[in-house]
Amino acid sequence: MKVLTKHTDYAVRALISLGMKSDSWVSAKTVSEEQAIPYQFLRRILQELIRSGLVESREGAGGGVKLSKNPDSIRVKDVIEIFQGKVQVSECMFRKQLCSNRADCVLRHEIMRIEQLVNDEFSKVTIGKLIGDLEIVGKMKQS
Amino acid sequence: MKVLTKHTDYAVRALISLGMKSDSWVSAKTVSEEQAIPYQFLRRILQELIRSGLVESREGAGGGVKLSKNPDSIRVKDVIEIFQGKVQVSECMFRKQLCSNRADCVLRHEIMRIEQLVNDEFSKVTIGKLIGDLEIVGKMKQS
DNA sequence: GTTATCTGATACTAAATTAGTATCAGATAA
DNA sequence: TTATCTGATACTAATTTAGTATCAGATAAC
Repeated sequence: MKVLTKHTDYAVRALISLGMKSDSWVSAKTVSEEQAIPYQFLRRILQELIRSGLVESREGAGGGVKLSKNPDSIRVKDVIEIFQGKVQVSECMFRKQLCSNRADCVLRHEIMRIEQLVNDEFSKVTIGKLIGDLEIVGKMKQS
Repeated sequence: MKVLTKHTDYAVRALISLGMKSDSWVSAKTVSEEQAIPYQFLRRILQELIRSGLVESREGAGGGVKLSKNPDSIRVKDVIEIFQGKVQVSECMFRKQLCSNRADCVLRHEIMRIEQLVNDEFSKVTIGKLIGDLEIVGKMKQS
């Protein structure tokens, strides 16, 4: 059971890269090399992030992308939802008329609780927080 | 982001069915009809549950399957692990030598916390508990 | 004003996972 | 001996995930 796909994983790493160089345009090529993410794949991920409003871009030489929000206001939950959709359990939830366990689906009930929990947790984790954690690790390594 | 696959979903429902008729052999056909699960698919799921020791079987006419454990000791977590493997985040955890974020992968750190949380929650939910919930719902409907 | 460096848009392929089907051998009870 | 079961296993189809390729157009530097 894999929680995060490559899309989400790469997106979060890219956002961290951008967040650490806020207010300067960074090319997809640079991020791709820094984070060891396949270039063309990353390009598409960035375009998705742009469409979603987390990132803005400038075309042409010297252009690139940068965060369009404060890193602290970008939640990992948002990134997951962009690439993997909302956390859900299984299909039966959405085809209530078909599912034999519909209203009284006890498993569903239990799982919605867990779903909520996961959502809350991923909401607490922001790009800003991850950058902060990274910097702490960096300082520990220096000493 | 779909948490449970059909395998797990069907398996849990089948286990509930069996748990409600404990100590009698129930055929895959019966479960299949009761829970509206494709017969051949269910057969394979049951075989997997048998291999894992949650269920035992008897061949031949009048045979079938039944739980080989107390419903209270079968956790949804176990079922998930049989069909979807352990809850994990993303690949980088397993290829430490390849992942550029290895030891200091901050996302990984956050996620392992959430992983633990999900595991704990799914460990609390047992087939016995689900059956109990179902019975409560049943009583509410009667009145 | 030409060229190198960028993104925008989009089409495509490959691999892996998930979901479901089919078949035949053999056990068992009626 | 026959109908009803599971054991084992091979197969296919659909969907999702991962990754590649291409071309048009914007921009800055020279």
